[in-house]
Amino acid sequence: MVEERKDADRDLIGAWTKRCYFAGRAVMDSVLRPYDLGSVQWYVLYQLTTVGPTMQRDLARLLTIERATMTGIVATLVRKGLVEQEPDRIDQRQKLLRITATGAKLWGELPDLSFIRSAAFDGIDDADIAAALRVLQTATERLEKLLQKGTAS
Amino acid sequence: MVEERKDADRDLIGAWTKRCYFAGRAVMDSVLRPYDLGSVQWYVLYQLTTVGPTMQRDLARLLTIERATMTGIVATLVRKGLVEQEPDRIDQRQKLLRITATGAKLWGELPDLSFIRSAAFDGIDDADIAAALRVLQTATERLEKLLQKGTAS
DNA sequence: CCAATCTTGCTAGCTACCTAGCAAATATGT
DNA sequence: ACATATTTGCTAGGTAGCTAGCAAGATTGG
Repeated sequence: MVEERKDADRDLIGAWTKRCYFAGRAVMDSVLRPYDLGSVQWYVLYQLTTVGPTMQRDLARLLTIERATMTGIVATLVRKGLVEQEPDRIDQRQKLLRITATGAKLWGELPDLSFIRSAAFDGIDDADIAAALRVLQTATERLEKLLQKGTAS
Repeated sequence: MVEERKDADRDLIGAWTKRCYFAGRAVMDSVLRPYDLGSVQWYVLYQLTTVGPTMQRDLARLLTIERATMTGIVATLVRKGLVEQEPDRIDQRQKLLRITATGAKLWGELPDLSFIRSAAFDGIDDADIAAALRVLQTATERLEKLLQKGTAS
């Protein structure tokens, strides 16, 4: 019956991975809602503030999202006047993203979000956290490899 | 420096949770694409096939998604002729969902998806899986509680 | 030097998640 | 009995992800 529990764990882990991801995003979204920002929009502002102007394609790679997804997020931020998008002088295909004065001002008003990570993980056993990370990384790596093979055919 | 790694783990785990969730869904989506089905549409058919006709609101609870999200998914399946939606005789607000003959036929043609779970988790240490599940459940529970408080205010 | 091939960002169209607010049906309290 | 919840599913509008296919710019190989 211990064997059964181990199988059950493997059934459950996918569902809890999803639920945990959405719970975290929901908290983040609810904090950002008064500022009319989504969670990925927040991350773009974070990058442009703390690291500086960044190529759009590099940002897509950092966030491991598709170029087409990035296009939409950048368009929203440009529409709101928080970010500027400018073709690179050398390579005209690439767009350089830069935070605007309005964007910098908004960033200054945003609350610190680190309490979310603390709320989720503080007090949990370090070894458990490390094990969870190993499981998630291994599973992700295998799934991404599987997807490549499937797409290549 | 071990302390630093422990902090770093807590920073990374959120990102990997997201990435793992999306990798799993991407594999599922790529297998279902030839059948013109999404992953949640698959789960609805699974439920209606293996358990039988189900109330729409119960299905939303099972999948822990909002009623409004369910509305859209059911509408898609009804449009494709795979699912029937019928008001309950006793409580006219509720809709009973039932698979159609077309839906049952399609279900019979679908490949078995259990290889995805195997690919992701087979061979990983049972204790690590159990630890990962503990971490995800604990974090989710805390985040959902945090959200309730935030929303209540 | 120019043809073929990448790379980048775009549009179009899809899935799947959310909140807010509505209308209809049911349940509850006095 | 009837006014007041509550529940259910809907619409409208927004975020965040995807694929497919295009056009323009950059790179590479003969």
